[in-house]
Amino acid sequence: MTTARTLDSTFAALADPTRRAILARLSLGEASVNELAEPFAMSQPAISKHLKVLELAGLISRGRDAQRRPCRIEAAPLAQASGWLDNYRRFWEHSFAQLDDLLEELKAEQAAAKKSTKRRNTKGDKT
Amino acid sequence: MTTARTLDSTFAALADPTRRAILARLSLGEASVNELAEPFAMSQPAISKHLKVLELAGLISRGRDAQRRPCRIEAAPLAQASGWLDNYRRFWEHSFAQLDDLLEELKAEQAAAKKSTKRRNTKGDKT
DNA sequence: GTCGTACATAACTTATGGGTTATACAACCT
DNA sequence: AGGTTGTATAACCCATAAGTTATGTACGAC
Repeated sequence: MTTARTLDSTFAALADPTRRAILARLSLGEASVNELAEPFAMSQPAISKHLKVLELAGLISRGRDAQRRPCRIEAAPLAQASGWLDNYRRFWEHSFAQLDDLLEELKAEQAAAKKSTKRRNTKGDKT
Repeated sequence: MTTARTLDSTFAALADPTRRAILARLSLGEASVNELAEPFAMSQPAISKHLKVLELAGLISRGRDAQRRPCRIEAAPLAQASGWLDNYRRFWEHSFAQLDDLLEELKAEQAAAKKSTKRRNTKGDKT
């Protein structure tokens, strides 16, 4: 229902490398805002903004520890995004690069018909 | 290497519901621009812009059939995005309610590097 | 060549995003 | 109370995104 909106904000949040790096950091455990900001050549308010984006997307939650607002990762939207992508898994799961090659080959065969019965044998041809 | 940039453009492309709907349509097979535009209350140039975004992100490719430019889905960036999300799979695959415990467990394991023979003992695992 | 169709591009508007600096707020310390 | 640390908010700048309408271009039909 609100799935679409969630995917919107989830993917939008994940589109920024700083925010992905923050998530990567948080995957190692909770961290405060300053800890999260430290690796970046960017002001603290900029990080706070990124954290707000992540929080609004439901990708992190925040606690309280004295003055600190420790952040921790919240995986539910990631699971949802992953689930969405799974709808397309069949498009790459049977070796995508080779499918492309196969298509090229077929076109070449159609065009020139000079590659008669050659079969592809590169690797891992499933099915 | 250019993985980060690819993820940027992939997630950014997926953040728009119109573009996700276009991909959903293309998962059923090739379609022309007009065919893709038809379901939306939006001008044709707007759709063309969305298609350009998808194309630049590598999510679609286009052929030629007379005046038509049939679009087809290209799954490689989707696979990459899915792979990225897989890094976080452990955060949702063992029941959200126990996420906290899981984190504690992981931290404890990292700190002590003690690989006990115990399998996912959800509570009271602190020794 | 001329016309119609399918699509792309241009030019423009408005909204949003990501960054800045300066300042305010909140919680602890003494 | 006053100072320090940690974080949030405000006000602003600039770039880009998403839409519009109008126009241009590529191709096939006649």
